[in-house]
Amino acid sequence: MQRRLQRARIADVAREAGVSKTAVSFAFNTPDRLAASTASHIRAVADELGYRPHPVARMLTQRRTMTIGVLTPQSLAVVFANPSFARFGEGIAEVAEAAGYELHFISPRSGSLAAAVARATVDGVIALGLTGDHPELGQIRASGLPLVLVDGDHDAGGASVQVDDAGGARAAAKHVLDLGHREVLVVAIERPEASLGGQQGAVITNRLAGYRAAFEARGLDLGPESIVSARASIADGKRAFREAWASGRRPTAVLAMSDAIAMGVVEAARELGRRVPADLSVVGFDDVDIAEIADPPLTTVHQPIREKGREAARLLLEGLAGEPRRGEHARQVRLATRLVVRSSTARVATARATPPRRV
Amino acid sequence: MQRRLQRARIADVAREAGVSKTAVSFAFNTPDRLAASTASHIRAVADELGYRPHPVARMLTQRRTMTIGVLTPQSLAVVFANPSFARFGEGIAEVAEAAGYELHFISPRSGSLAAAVARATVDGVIALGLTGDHPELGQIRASGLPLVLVDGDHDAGGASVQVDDAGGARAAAKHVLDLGHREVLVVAIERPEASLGGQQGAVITNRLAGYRAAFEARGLDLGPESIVSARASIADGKRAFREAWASGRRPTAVLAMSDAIAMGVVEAARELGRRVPADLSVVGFDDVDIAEIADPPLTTVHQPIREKGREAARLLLEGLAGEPRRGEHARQVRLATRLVVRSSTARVATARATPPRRV
DNA sequence: AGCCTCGCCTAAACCGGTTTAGTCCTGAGA
DNA sequence: TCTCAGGACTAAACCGGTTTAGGCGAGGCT
Repeated sequence: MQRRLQRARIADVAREAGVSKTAVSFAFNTPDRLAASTASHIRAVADELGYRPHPVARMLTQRRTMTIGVLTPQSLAVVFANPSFARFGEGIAEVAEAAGYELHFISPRSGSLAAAVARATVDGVIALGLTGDHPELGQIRASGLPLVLVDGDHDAGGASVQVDDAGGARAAAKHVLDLGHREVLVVAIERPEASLGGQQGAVITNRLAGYRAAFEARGLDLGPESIVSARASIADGKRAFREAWASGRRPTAVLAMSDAIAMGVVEAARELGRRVPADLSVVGFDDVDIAEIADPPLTTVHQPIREKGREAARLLLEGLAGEPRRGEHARQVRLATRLVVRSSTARVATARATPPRRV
Repeated sequence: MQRRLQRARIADVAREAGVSKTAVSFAFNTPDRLAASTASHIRAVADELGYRPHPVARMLTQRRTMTIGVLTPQSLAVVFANPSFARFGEGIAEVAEAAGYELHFISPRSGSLAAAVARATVDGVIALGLTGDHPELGQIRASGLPLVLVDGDHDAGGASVQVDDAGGARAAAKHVLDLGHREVLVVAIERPEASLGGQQGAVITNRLAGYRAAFEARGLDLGPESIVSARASIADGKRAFREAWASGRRPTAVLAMSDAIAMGVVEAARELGRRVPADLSVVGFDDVDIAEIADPPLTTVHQPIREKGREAARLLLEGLAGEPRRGEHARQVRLATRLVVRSSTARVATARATPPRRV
């Protein structure tokens, strides 16, 4: 029992087997460079000693970790709490695994994303919901780590994956306008606690611009008094609608920037005695799994979250594979959104129970 | 533009700054060992060169990666698709992050978990749903990597976190028996494609044993003809119930081993013209988020998935911190489950529309 | 016999840092 | 004036592997 050593090293195996370190290395990596008998002997000794090549040491010489980092602007606990992130992760995992890569999640360590990135042993990074001018991004770029931006700024110049948030929002707004609604309340995502799945500055701005475009196309206006904010959770969506109601707003339709908010609005409306969609139409955003199962099934803007993950991983792998080919533009992918009409929206009630204009 | 070098090394900075490698290292790690002016000069040069200490090299000398590995028996794409896994990950992340650790997900690389583990640069591993006799576990133990088993075999001897599956299942079965049901169909989780969240051999066995115990406590029997299997998804739960129905079974209650299956059963029952819970009571397992939102809200067995993650992480951190204190038993944690009665179960209809006994 | 090739294996350099064990110099105390 | 402490910095060893460049002996060919 020579259990003094915490762990067997390659030198131990070499000594024990009476060969050189090189031979041991060969036995594990390129056994064909050794006589079959030698190789099996070495492996036997290694097994006996419980030897396993030290992964970190191996990385150091091979200069690749076969790991891709997923950079999240918030703590992982928050990120994992968001169902749409699971879809995104699923997409990344799908293509990363196929290429033999593993996933390493990087979140702000003691507040600093930069510090976390500096310590991360990854070959490349997929950054979620970071605007292009975010200070950490500069550092990552400077260090030469391949990077793909998701739901950030497209102008940033690097590889990026984006979703047509504006188009989706426009379709959602057009839908309720087509149904005759004029008293419309927008529940935006609140910035600071911005839930993941990539809801960050750019995303919110784009969606709002989309809503607005639909209104303007009809010569209507979407004033600040028609916009409230909530964090992307059921509970906070509920709160937001209740407060809007309490302050006298009587919308016939709600455009919510996330499904969770939308479901909160539905709950709040019911508790206030409004039926959905008879008295109030509600449109969500994202089209998470539960949107279809919810009661009533939610009309919402579908965004291909899994595909977003896949695409990001593909882009990163491209960057990893190729030389940093000069002059060639980094690819920027933009994915489409589409409105999915279910049962939470209906034509505005012709006989209005609500007074004309108090919104 | 000396862009020949892919990346600045410590030696480059040292040369450029006219100091030794040691000084550069000090400037980054223990600046107080240097004159303030020297330290800032070195950092300036480093910045200019875009130098960032190579994380892998640093790991090698420090012998810790500050990363914990999460070992999943299936591909990550499959794992992430399971909503309950997100809860589990959330729990792990919560305590791991608080302790400054990052998360690295390890899935079977080209089929071999062992190979994946061998390459993983982690300080310890949380293994999900692996039975104690799984061959990879032996390797991990042999290599001296701290390990926590979740939803595996408790007899295995190492640190482990378990959930009282049997107790929860017993409570579920007792509930439907108390409601007067006697024609009960169990929809178990199918082994091969066993969805994650830790549904593996041990879990299925324990749950089944729990159902059975409740029946036996009443002198009733739960024969193999009352048990069918499905993968843990809505679609497959639907299929399973339809097939059971087609083969002539007419249960008044269904005990499903997962919420997803339960929801599939509900859908199938509706399509067959049965109302839930009037004609058919359904009990799920896990109590995922959507169980509460579903229509009807699902009666199910709650298991503290997030707490399971937290506990696993805590156990691992303990193992990481302490010396491998001899003789001391590894801790084994067991968490409670509890039945949550919602609206998918009801007293059995007194006037039976279904023929007496065809199950 | 002499030369080459080839199979099998090894010594030493290297990956990019950290750490140990000093060296050198300056200023205070005796 | 000499000694000694301690501040500032460095050379070399080390972490644990992989890779390069080659050594050595046996057999084939001429």
